[in-house]
Amino acid sequence: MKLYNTPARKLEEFKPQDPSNVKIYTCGPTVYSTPHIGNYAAYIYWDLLIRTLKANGYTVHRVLNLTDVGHLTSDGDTGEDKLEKGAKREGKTVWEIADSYISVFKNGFEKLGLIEPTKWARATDYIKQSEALVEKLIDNGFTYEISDGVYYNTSKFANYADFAHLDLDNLKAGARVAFSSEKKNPSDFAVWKFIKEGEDHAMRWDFLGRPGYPGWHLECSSIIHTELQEPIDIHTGGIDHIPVHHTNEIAQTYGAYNKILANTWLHCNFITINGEKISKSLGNIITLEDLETNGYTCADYKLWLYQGHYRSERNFTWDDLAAARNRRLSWRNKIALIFQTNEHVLGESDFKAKLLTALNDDLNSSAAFALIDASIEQMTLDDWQYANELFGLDLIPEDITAKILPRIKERNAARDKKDWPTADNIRDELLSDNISLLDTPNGTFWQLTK
RNA sequence: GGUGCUGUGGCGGAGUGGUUACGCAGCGGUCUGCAAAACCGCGUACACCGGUUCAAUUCCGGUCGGCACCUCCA
Repeated sequence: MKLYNTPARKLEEFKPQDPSNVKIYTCGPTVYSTPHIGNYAAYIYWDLLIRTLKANGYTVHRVLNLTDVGHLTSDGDTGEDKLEKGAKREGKTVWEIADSYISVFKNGFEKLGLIEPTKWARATDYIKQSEALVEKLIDNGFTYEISDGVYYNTSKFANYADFAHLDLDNLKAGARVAFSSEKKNPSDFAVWKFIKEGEDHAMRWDFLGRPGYPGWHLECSSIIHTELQEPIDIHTGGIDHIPVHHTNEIAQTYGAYNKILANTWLHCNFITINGEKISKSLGNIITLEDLETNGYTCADYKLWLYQGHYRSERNFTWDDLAAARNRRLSWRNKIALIFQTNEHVLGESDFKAKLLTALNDDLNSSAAFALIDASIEQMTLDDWQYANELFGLDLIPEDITAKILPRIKERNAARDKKDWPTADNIRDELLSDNISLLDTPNGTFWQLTK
């Protein structure tokens, strides 16, 4: 299995440390608002990774975190805590906000048919471990304290810039990065933030003799240390996390434990909508509910995503989603035909091996789909089930042949008598249940219209 | 400004130094009571300019364009 490893910037043969078990950490969402389809794209891509690993015979131990504290509205360690912001917006407590958006996220996860992680890890459940990590960093001399918190001194980590190939000198000169004048280096980041007297911050913990809360990057390092033990085999996240978040995770783990955090780093690209980034300010946010309102399923969306590659930026349009929906429908109708003809139910082929080979090439789902279409006339039900297992696209329709057959017989009897109104009535009735009939020289078959 | 990605037929989208995926849409045909579907057939695309090569869409250099991240974000 080959995967594109971000720091090496090339495809590498994937070899987990334990040949049978893969340790994976996935950077999860900050739970302060309803996720849009772009947010879910990452988890849909990584779901294919998990399924492909399993198809290769690995067991997967995967942790997915839920950020419910400390993620500020700016990476410059200024700005509001996102949870606090969400709480103000909705007139709830931060804990209520976290709970409610965790459940929104998990619902979406389930709706999309994504395989649940071995463990959901909520940042606030790891405060003690995070504090321990900060203490380690302090003891090891990687931090300094300024008025608003404890900061990681990135100049203490010689390889800080390597992961993201950062140009630190330029960053220093760069006008785009506003930073606290007390910071020693522009890239230094807070591992622990202090809450000032009178400051409104509902989530707070007494640590270092005063109230405060963890820096955003801290949770990933401490959760990995607690649940998986570094180095892990694969760390996944969005492309946006390369320069700051993942770079800082690596730095923390190095500073505290003198360990490498992960051997393979996978990053997925973003999707845009009609050529523009997805953002609240542009007002172009599309949610899973919006997909359904417009007559699409989550599976249609997943198929659309998998038509491209996780490292490519994808541009979402409704027209392209319609194309994906049509492709999926024609696949499902192929399977429906297998139910009715008993053709293709037996027979050996190398389809499954080829499909897995395609995915083992850095999750080339697009090539895998092409293989399906090229093999479609020979595919057995077993082949389809394998493909469905790999992609989780809800491809196998309910076999309603037994239910429909009497109606088909009835209609064909009417047709024999040239009783067209009766025949057409039956056809129309079925059509209103989204079933169309396919009249062929070999007989009449049912198909789905959606 | 820095970093990275990218430019493939109407749209989407793989891939490859020579045989030129695949899907959607479209067109033609077969079939059909009608309709639909299905099936068969059809597109000769790789931004531009140079270079390397027997041969480049594929390698190298340049030009032009698009995008993303460095702000919040997957």
